[in-house]
Amino acid sequence: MPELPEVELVARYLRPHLLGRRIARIATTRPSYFFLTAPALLQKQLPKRSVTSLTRIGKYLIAGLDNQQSLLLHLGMTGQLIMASVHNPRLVTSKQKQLREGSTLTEFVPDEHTHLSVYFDDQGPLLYFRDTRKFGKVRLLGVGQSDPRLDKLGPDALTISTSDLVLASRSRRAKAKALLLDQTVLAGVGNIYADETLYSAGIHPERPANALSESDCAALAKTIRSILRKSIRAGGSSIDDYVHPDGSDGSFQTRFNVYDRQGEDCRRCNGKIQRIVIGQRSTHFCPNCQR
DNA sequence: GTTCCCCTGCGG
DNA sequence: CCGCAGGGGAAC
Repeated sequence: MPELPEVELVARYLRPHLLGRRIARIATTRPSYFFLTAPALLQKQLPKRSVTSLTRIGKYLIAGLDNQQSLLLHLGMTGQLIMASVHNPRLVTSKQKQLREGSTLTEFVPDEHTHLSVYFDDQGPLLYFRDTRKFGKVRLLGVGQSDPRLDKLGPDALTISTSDLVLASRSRRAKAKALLLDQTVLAGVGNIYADETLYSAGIHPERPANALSESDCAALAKTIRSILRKSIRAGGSSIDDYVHPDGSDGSFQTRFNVYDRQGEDCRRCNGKIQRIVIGQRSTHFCPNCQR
């Protein structure tokens, strides 16, 4: 689900619902590589802590705690952060919405994919971290402790500059698509926004990075920032699952020019959108508009 | 830099 | 049955 716009929207939604609240207890599923910090340790450390901040860096979220520790979260491919209360039922996934219409389901019920449930002292809505594929991550960072994953991140994609891209592309033979997906070059762009960016900038996804001119880099930087902001304004992209912690959907998926549009007409010329694979990721582009 | 793998579910 | 999925890290 989540690339930068979706993670940013999750952060914006959660902040007013999370900041200042004190954790009473948590419930977790069994240890798995989803838990970079063992569930038992989380259960020992999190209770009695208050959440003091929520920051997004690239596709990561960092919840600051009142003892200067912090909780590092990544949603992976299918992660969802859900704010829900049994007293004020909220719907969760499109699938559950469908289920609800034809059944008696009236509230979010934590299931086997709900790996973390956070209860608060105020008895208010709970925070759930649900993730079917378990590609998401949870890690408790001690005081002053950093994480190699964060340390390696490049500049945030929302503020990427031309010179950032010029510098990174010069020495790389990787394809342009791979460049945009490389989180050490810029943090936050994923498969959808990489394809959409390359289309809007008129750059072929297989163009070698070191063959990008300075004006190409300028176009890329400007387009990345612009598309991510537009998506945020549209509530992000919702494909199979919900985006927002209250179960509502974004709408940017209706404005895709290339992503998942293979075989369909290009909106700019009359060519057909192609699909190829780059670095194990599906890649969509217009062979006519992108060179 | 590219390939394989982690995991579950969906649709053809 | 197979391929595919919004992510990323480890291994060649």
